[in-house]
Amino acid sequence: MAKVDGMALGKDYATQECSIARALEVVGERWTLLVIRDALYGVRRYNDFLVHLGIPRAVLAARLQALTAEGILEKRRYQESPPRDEYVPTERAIALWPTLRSLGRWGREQFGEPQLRYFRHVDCGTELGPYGECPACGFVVPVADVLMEPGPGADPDPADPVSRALLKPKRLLQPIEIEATRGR
Amino acid sequence: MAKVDGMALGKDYATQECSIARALEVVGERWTLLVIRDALYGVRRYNDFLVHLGIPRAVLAARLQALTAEGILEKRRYQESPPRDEYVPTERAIALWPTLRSLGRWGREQFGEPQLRYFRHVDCGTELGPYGECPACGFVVPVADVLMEPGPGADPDPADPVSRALLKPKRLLQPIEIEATRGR
DNA sequence: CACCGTAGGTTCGTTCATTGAACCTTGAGT
DNA sequence: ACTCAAGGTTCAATGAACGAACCTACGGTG
Repeated sequence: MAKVDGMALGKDYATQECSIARALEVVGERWTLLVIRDALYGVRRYNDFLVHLGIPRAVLAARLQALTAEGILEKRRYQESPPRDEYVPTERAIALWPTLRSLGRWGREQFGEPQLRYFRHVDCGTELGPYGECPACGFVVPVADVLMEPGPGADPDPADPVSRALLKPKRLLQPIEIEATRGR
Repeated sequence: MAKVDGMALGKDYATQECSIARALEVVGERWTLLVIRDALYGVRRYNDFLVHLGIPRAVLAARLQALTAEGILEKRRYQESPPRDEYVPTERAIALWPTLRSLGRWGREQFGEPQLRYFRHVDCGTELGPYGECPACGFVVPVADVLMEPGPGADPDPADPVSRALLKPKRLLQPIEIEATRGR
């Protein structure tokens, strides 16, 4: 199944001499940026991505593998028996945060959505600016120091456990905690 | 051909409660961000997008129409006879510049490409920072004041006339000028 | 021991989007 | 009368995404 030959990848923006095109070859496919977003939000397990994104299983498996191969996620054994792996964002994924932040802002500002999440500097509580900087402190906040909490537009009782886990304020990169058994 | 019904669009990240997903519904399809990038670089005409991107005609037509419908490009008559239209980036497209800038930087930094283009503050010549700000002046440079010029990695004699037109230093948004007839 | 549940996949037939080549249209130029 | 350029549309073939079903390894329960 390996597509080892030359460079016949299906996603290539072949002749583009441009680092934007280069970036899109890696993260430009459908679902890919949402997988990375979830990883930064603290999602780590196959099943959690699955239910949170509503992505077809085969596509998720393909994306996780590609992202691992590109060094954007790291597959890591978190228990031996039964063997279970989680996917952890690497520096490369973390370096994408300002891009995701500014893309999200664009989406909300241009299409007048209600605010779904706040991102704050955990040290001072100030909401982040357009590219992830703290307006009060005057520097770009390290991703691990970003506090994520639900905004006024967020659904207060979502169906899937991952969305519920993301409702309580938490730092980015911090793994989510799924409630054990829920009585729905 | 109109897909007026409900919302059965093929690109929807249906259940995602997230402005990143919202943004990707609009600009997340293949080629779309590259079309917008070209528009910011000064490309305006159907044929110029076509040769510069190497995109299939049908896909280009579809993307231009969608982007126009979303208010990201504006279709504008630039001559009456024969009737010819150009596609001009709106504020919505311009607002996407920091995102594109940071995406491009990510691509170059993470994958160690040579620098293909410099973006400078036209007032002071300083190269822009990660999200389009001028490190010397301390503010985000208006897109119209960004000077684009080729970097060391750029092909000095590209095949298509659009790439050649993009070789000479110019401001973003400024329409490109194609050399009339070229003797290749 | 038989059975069920869970995590993390793979397989497969259907549907949908992308591709590239060919064709069409309007008006200008010669 | 022909040819050319710009800006498209149409169409058959290919490739990717979808979703349902299936598979595997292990643990726990009765």
